[in-house]
Amino acid sequence: MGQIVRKPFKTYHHGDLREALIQAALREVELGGPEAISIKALAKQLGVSQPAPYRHFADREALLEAVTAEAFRQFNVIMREAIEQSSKGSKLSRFAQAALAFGLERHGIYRLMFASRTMACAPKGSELHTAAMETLALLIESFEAPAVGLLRERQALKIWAGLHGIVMLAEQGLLTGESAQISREELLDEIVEQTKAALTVALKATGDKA
Amino acid sequence: MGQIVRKPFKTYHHGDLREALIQAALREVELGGPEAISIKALAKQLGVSQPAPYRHFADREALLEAVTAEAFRQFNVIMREAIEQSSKGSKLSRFAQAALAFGLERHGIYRLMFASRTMACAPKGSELHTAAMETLALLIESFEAPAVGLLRERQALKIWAGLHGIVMLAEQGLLTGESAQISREELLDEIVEQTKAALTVALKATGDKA
DNA sequence: ATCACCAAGTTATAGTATATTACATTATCG
DNA sequence: CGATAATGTAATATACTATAACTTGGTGAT
Repeated sequence: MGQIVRKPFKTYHHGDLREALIQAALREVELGGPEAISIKALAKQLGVSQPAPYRHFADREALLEAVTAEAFRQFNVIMREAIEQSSKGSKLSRFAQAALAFGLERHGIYRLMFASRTMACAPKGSELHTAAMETLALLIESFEAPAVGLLRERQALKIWAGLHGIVMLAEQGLLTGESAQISREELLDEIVEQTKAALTVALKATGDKA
Repeated sequence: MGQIVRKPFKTYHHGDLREALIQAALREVELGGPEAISIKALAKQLGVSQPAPYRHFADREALLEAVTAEAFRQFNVIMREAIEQSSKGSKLSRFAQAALAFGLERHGIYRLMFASRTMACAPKGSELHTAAMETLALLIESFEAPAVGLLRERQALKIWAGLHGIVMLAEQGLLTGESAQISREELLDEIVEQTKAALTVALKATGDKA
């Protein structure tokens, strides 16, 4: 009762259950993180029997994988926009800030993408791992610096680690120093700036040698 | 059958079930992370009935809290040793490397301490939150630099975020760049160095103004 | 047009986990 | 030595994942 019947725009007698499950799961994850999704609860929410979802996903984990893939799709679009909509020289900072905002505001989704068993189990060539590597590629791209072997990648990983650390620690309530509050955004910006500086120094050193 | 009877060194008819549970849980967490511990499995392992643990812990979460507290005790001892056993000027780097090693080698425990619901729910004055703040205090102490308002704390948080990010991303398989492998230890050391440098610069700037 | 087929859904059920209630046992203290 | 509270057990309620066997209804080949 009170359950909206899905428009039958793709599949058989009922609506598109597969897609409905992914969307409903996304909402749940957004609120309570990966561990909040329950096949049973989703089925009930969509007005189907508990085993129905198993027609579309082998198990809970398979559903999570699909949801994670969708989340990455959305995230990478947002990140790409962040880069394209920012002016030269500020792309990296804007990228980092956009990712931080996403990680804090939509932390359930963020955790699904970057701190879940689902991702940890994703093998190296998988769709999920590739999607994550695409995010890293965007980060590297936003550097706006010439690619010099591993150098730029190293700096990117430093920023990624700092960004990820800030998001995760903040959500754990562990980023508050003993004294006053310290802005997460400022902290991240300092990391970005000092890493950019490190890259500049390293590039000069390489150039001097050559 | 095959079950070692605990020495009755503290409590009543059976051994010290409370402590035995914590130790057994620690082992489980070390292997499979926080979500791997099961009250039922632990009870079976220790040769008591399933509901027995509930005499000592209100629920699963309460057990996890106790285990987390024990983990922090051990961790902080290790970190303190790392500081004390290293020579002047290298304390910060050694602290960071020790924490990184712990985070990678004993990742189940690390996650329990720094990336679990248990910690996220720990209120600010709680034993757990205090224990985590003690870790941060050790990190700040290892800076071997004068305390200048929030300045040193900011740098400490940057390093903590970088460290945490490296541990978590590495375990997710997300720290590998597209090309070759990049050493996590080196990456962390670069973060430490560039942050120390940032502190030096900031201190000089403050000194100039004064 | 019809009908066999098969994708997608249902009911029933097994298995596992948390947690509570009521009952049994035993160590300790008055 | 016996009352009592601490500690453990048996039985049970609830919730979730997952599978098996059965049902329904849309689609396409004849």
